[in-house]
Amino acid sequence: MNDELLQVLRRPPRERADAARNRSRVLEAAGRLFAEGGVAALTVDAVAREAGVGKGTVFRRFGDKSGLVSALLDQRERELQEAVVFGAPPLGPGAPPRERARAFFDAYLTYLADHLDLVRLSETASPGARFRIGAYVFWHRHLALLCADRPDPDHLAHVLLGMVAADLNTELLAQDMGWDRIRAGVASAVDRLVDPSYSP
Amino acid sequence: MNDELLQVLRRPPRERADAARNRSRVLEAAGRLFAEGGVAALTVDAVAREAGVGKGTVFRRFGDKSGLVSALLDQRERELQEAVVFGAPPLGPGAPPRERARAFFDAYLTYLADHLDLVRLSETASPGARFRIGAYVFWHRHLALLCADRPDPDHLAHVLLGMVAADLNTELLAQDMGWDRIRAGVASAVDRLVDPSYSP
DNA sequence: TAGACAAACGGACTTGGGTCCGTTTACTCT
DNA sequence: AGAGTAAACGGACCCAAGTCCGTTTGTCTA
Repeated sequence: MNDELLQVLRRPPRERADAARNRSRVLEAAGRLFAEGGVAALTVDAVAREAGVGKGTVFRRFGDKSGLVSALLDQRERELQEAVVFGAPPLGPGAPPRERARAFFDAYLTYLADHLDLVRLSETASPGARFRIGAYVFWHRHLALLCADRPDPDHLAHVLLGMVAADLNTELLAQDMGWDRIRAGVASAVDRLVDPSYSP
Repeated sequence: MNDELLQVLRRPPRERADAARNRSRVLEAAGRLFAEGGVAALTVDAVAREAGVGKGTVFRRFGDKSGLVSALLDQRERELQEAVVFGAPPLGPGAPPRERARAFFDAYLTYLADHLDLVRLSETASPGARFRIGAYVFWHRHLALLCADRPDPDHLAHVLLGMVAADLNTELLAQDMGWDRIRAGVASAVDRLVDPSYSP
């Protein structure tokens, strides 16, 4: 096995220049359209037109609409992810699980409140889209680790994340439940679910 | 205010004969198509064609696709609802809240396992459809009553129902989590969330 | 720098949910 | 029975997501 072959195996061929250019053009166009007209303005056709590319290009770059919107949100979400992995406690490592979980949900709800429409779009663009998003998998792992001493951390983590589904919270807001009340409800459930010995 | 006016106020004008006939024709057609080809065969156009009615008729009768599928599920779900309201404990009235809640989730998971595809279709046909379905509202009230002594029964009931969202459970099955494991996870969460004094 | 090839391109096309509106039909009241 | 009316009808139409495939373009090698 020669070096060349090894190299090929190692490096996934890097993105062509035009592809990279179009990726950012599309993202910028999407950002612009959303800023002007909200989620209603975010149709794939409109984004493609605004970006000056064909519609096929958008789908090749981002897979589907959900992928496009997730990419738009990527930056913000990445910051939260880094804070969880490298940041100070209680969000970052060091604090006891229940407190880390609470800190996470608190931070995530802030993020959700700031971007509810986009997150909802990315989660409901197609059935099951929510679970395919990279960030979901990441949060799921994080929570499962925090629940490691519970009977089924894997299932429990899914249940916990269910509380911050964009669709659910859109509904709660529509029913006049404010973010403060949602925060309190989530916090209380987190306490009871994450910490086996908790009972206030 | 005369009698006639009172009567008009009281009785919502009953369904016209042709309307009723078409309602059942459409439901039968939908049932047939689903039996033959599963959810993939359940397009509104196909249902309308099979029923021998226009597409507009389907939408007038059922509102949207989600409504049509909910109507298909109605029978089964009604049985469960009756068991909850009039049946024997622990599903029906009489047992302590935690046990009623457990019995409900157990029964609902059976129902879900039997009709997962259809329930998923009805819940994800459009964003937020889940919360607009009559049954959702019913279950929500039931659970909120069972949690009456918790700080925020309304929010908590939504969280509990999140655990049996068809979309989530489809994903769990796809990840090789079986119904037995799902049942256990749900039961454990119900215990901890519904009963303030529970800690096994 | 030429030529080969994979990758990217783009827009016509397909599919499916949902709307619209001119026409038809079941009921009601006399 | 016959006229009036509200409701129901149906299919053409619209919109938006996602696919397909013939064409173009960047990149790598000689």
